[in-house]
Amino acid sequence: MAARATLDSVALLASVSRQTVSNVINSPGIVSPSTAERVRQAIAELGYRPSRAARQLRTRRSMMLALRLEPDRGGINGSVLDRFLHAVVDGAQQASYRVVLYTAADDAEEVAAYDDLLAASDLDGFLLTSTHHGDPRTAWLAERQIPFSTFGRPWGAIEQQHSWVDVDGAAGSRAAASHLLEHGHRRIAFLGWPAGSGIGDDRRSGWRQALREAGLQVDPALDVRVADELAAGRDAATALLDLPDPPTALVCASDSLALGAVSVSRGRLAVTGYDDTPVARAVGLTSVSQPLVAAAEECLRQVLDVIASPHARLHTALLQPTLSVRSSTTDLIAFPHRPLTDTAPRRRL
Amino acid sequence: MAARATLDSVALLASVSRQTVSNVINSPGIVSPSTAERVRQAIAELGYRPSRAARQLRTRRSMMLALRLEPDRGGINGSVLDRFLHAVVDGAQQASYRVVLYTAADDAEEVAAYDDLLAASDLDGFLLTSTHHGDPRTAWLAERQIPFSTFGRPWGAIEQQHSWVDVDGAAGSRAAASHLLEHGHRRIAFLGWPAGSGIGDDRRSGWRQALREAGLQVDPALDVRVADELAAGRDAATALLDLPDPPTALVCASDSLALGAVSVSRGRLAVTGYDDTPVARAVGLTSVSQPLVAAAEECLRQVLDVIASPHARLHTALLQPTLSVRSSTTDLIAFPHRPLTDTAPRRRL
DNA sequence: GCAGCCGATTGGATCGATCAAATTTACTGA
DNA sequence: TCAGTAAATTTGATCGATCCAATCGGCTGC
Repeated sequence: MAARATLDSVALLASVSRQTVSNVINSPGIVSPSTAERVRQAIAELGYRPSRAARQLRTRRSMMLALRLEPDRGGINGSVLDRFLHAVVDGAQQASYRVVLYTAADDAEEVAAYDDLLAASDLDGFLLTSTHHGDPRTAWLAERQIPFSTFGRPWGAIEQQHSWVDVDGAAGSRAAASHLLEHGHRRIAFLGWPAGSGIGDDRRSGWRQALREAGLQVDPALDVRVADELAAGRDAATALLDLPDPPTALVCASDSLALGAVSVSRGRLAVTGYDDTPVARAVGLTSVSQPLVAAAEECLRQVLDVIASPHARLHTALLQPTLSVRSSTTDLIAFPHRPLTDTAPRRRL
Repeated sequence: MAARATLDSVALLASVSRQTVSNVINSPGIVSPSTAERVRQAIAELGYRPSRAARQLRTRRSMMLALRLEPDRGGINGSVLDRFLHAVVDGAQQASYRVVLYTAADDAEEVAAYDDLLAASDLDGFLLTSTHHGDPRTAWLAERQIPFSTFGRPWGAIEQQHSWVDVDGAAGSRAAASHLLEHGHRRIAFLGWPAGSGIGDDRRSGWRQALREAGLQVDPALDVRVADELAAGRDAATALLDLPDPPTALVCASDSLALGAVSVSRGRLAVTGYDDTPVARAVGLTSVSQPLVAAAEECLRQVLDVIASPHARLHTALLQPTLSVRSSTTDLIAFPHRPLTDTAPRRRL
């Protein structure tokens, strides 16, 4: 195998100096067209690629971003961050950045990991996911002026000053509820997580909002809070159906819960899920779909922005989800309350 | 913020030379205990961490491994590689290696990506997943003597010379079939993918083997091949149940297929899945569980071995899966063929 | 007393790029 | 013609570590 090509070897072949070759690569404007062309040929001929290590040593830019790999929670929602990750890696690649992964069991360990990741003067920026109330990570990074952006808004009382992207969770469940309202449902329940989780509360509020806008009362008995597990969804749905005045539709805060509910509803409940996971697609569950690729691209753009100009104005973005309508809400058997005029209970529009 | 500590600044504080500090870190044996201690204190005091870039420039070791992020196939099996990835990152971290991700749409693009990843003289090794017949990647890497190891055996006719780890797929479906035999089933079908996929054929062979060992004929009508989708599983199971002499149990090559089958079986089929995905756990599907953490650790160990001693003997490992028994095979309603003596069709042992 | 040796420590060169400043070239205008 | 200037190109220093060869100090043995 031939020895690695370096700036010097290219320079020799093109009969120019090291620096000129460097300029062709980094500041093409200041090199005369004819020499530039000659240098480019030499580069091609030798298959030259600048050494990242050497470049990093001088410029103090590693062209690497760090992203934490979430611990596997054993849920079926894992694919959400998976798709996000995929889009981030894809985008980073195009910007000739690389994505380095790390794991950490909890926030404290994660902050310790930063130390490790940064101490080597490595890593130009961080992408954080799953922000939550009182997240210590953002404060730590912001304090040290380390470029980062989060997928998830700052949920804390004091709005941390940093760039973030998030998906409008309230809009998602409002869309789900509206969809159900359009289909004639009037008693619509919400199945979510215990209060305190920013995301969960946000999603619940959208359901409330949709009902209010439709001029309906919010029945507290139809606002259920359980752990995010399929079994919990199954039990909760059973309990709802056993009510004296049961709901005909159910908006869920996750696909796990929704699947649990579907498995016991036997057509007595129109169910919507959240996150549009592969399973939802496979079993025909209507679900709120987050624009993950767009979120990843925006998040990436933000970190790169901060890296490029650390003191520029911070950006934030709240993206709108869409509803993937499937049979779990369109193939209903009956509408006890306020039936529609057309006999077939299909989607109206 | 104080300026970054370097070898020189530590040396100054400890009143020794650069090289001695370096020796304390890299060859502790040759430094006298007293100076070593003094140097260690200085390192701690300044919070010194060697610069990866500088070290890499000199040693030509990046301490980074590359792993391809599989394109999202929209299946529910994504979590398998997810768990593998997690374990790899975890292990690499402990060996002070880092994992860099990249994406590629197909093999050709992936080989092109190698060029990109390696040209920068970066990346000490590769971890490949999803090897398959005629995989061009392993040949490319082996030819260039680039350290790598694969999760997935070399399926090609000519056994490529490289390290690999794999899980014994035949053993997995044999275990599933044996489990069903133990429960009294005698007509056991197999639902897998079209011939040609190494993994699929391997899993099918285990089912065959189990039946033969039990002295049973393999009925070709019970060997079904369809695409790996939930809907396909549903249709195939329906067709099986419509046979004049339907099976009472079904071994599936994936959880997707198994879930499809379960959704139409209504207790007429004992079903086993493959990969023990979160969904399988959630819905109580008996499934073959791959030792992913062990596989990841072994795979990692192998690459690191090759990096450390490139010409040492290559290692390979075939790991044994286990069966996660759940209600889909234990809560059966009836055994048309050869009923067991005890009335409750529970697991015997 | 001194050559010989070994373990501990040091100084200079180097990896491959960029930065900063100096130099050469090309062209303009008095 | 030649100083003046802008554009193009080159030279030397540098980033922070390791490699390699040289040096230092202490000890043995003749």
